[in-house]
Formats: sequence, structure tokens, C-alpha cells
Amino acid sequence: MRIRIDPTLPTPLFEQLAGAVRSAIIDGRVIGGERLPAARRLAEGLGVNLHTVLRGYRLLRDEGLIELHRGRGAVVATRIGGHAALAGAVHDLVDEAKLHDLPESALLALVSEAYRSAPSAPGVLRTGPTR
Amino acid sequence: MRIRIDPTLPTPLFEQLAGAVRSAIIDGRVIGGERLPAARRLAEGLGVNLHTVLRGYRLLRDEGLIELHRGRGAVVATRIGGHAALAGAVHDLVDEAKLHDLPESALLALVSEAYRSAPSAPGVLRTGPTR
DNA sequence: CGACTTGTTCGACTATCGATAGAACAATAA
DNA sequence: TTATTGTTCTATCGATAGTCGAACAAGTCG
Repeated sequence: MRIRIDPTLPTPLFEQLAGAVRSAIIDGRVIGGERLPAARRLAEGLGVNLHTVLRGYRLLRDEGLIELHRGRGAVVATRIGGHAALAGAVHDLVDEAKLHDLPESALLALVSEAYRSAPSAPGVLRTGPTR
Repeated sequence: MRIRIDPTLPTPLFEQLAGAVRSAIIDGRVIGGERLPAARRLAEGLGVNLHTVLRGYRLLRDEGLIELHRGRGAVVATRIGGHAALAGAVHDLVDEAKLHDLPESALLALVSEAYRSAPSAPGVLRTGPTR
């Protein structure tokens, strides 16, 4: 998995990192159980601080995409499979938005608002960070 | 159009304001050509600063949803019609995300990444703020 | 056990952002 | 003209975000 970080972008480094890994997971390019690079090694390789990498990892953990264990490192969650339907829905939405010439920020705001005012998935115990 | 502002939420006030108006426009609850409240009056009514309201309006203008003119006020853009398909796509995506128990932040990041790495709409001259 | 690896926690610093404020300005409406 | 309305500029203040250094604790492995 190739990870690219650009310090000149307005997007925070830890978010860029998490975004790269997240996409790889959703697209199925990394399988459940696969181990990610150790934070310290990745940090050195990318030229960023240890905490920056760990913050990205922690973000993915809070999203339920990976697991973190001391001494064992970061591992992709096993329950994660290829979310083809999800990836498709994302693609469709982006197409529709660009058709209407709607900017990214507006699209994100719409999704955010819809997410908050929609009922949660049935039969699911919501736990962990709600933010 | 009812607008609610909650200073205790982490979401910035100007974003809350813009979000409320944006949803109303996309959902078709306000029609193209309709005039929005004057910034000074709305600010006083909501108990916020004039600049805060104007920032929200400016955001919507940059998104192409409204028009701003001195002395004339803020008016919903006429080219705006029923974005039923868009609203539907948003709804579908949120459903799919909740089905996979994917948090809001992760969903937004996915959409953002997809938006940036997707080709622009054909035959459309992109202008204005790119951010 | 003992050495090593790896994530965790505490604390701190700096830059940016959000909100407010006041004042003057320019275009439009009545 | 007079009143209205958005625009621009400058400035201040507090809170939040992003990055970083050092010490710590849980786990792995020979």
C-alpha cells in the first residue's frame, strides 16, 4: 500500500494518512487481519512525527476499521470486507453532485446533515465516540 | 423558513446557518428568486453578529446557491430547481453507510476523497473559489 | 527472565479559526 | 435624496487544532 503525504495541502497530515489507509480498506486493497506498518517506522518513512501517524491510526480505530495493540501494532479489522456497495453509492453521489456543479464543501455539508437527521441502523448497539 | 442556531454545538455558527438555508434550497422548500432575510435583521433575530450571518451567506454564494446584491439583499439563485436526484443519492449513501456502521466522519472523508479524485462534469466551465 | 517493540499518556507550544466589534464605503431601492 | 443592504478593512480575544518531546506500560519473542 502506497501512502503519500503532502505538507503543503490544507488537509491535516494525520487526516491524509487516515484517508489513504481508509480508502485502501474500503476498496479491499488490504484484507482484514493484515498488519499495517509500525507507527514509528511509518513516521520516519513519511518524515512526520510519531504522534501524527498514531493519531491517524487512532482515528481509524475509532471508526472501527482497524485495531491497535501495544507490542502487536495496527491490524485491519477482520469484520471488514470489500464494501463494494458503499463505494458505489459514494461514486454515484459524487457524479450527481458534479452534474449539478455543486462544490465539495456543499456536498459534504449535505451528507453531514442527512447523516445526523437519519435514524441509526436497526439492531446495532452504538458504542464508542459519538462525535 | 425556520432557522435554528445553537452556540453550544461544536459546529460553527455561520456553518449552522448556511446548512439550514442550504437544506431548504436543495429540498425545494424555498424557490428560486425568493429573497432571504436581510443580514442585519437576521443577525439581530438570532442574537449573532452581522459578520457571522454574512459569512454564511457568502458561503452559499460561493456554492452558487444564492446571489448577493447591495441594497437588494440575498436571493435564491434562479437556476436552482428540484435536486430530487441529488437528495435521493445522499439518502441512499447515508443508508448504506449506517448499514455498515460507518461513522459520519469516515463517510465524509470517503466522499471528500472520491470528489477530489473524480473528473469534473463535462462541458462545465469551473469558476470561482476552488477550495 | 530480559531485551525489544509498540502503542499510550502527559504536557507543552504555536498557528489558525471563529466570533465579535466598529467604521466607512458603494450599489440599489423607494 | 434618504434609507437599505451588502462589501471591505482593521482589530481584538478566546478557543481549538495540529504538531511535537519525553517518559511510560502492555505485549512480543528469544
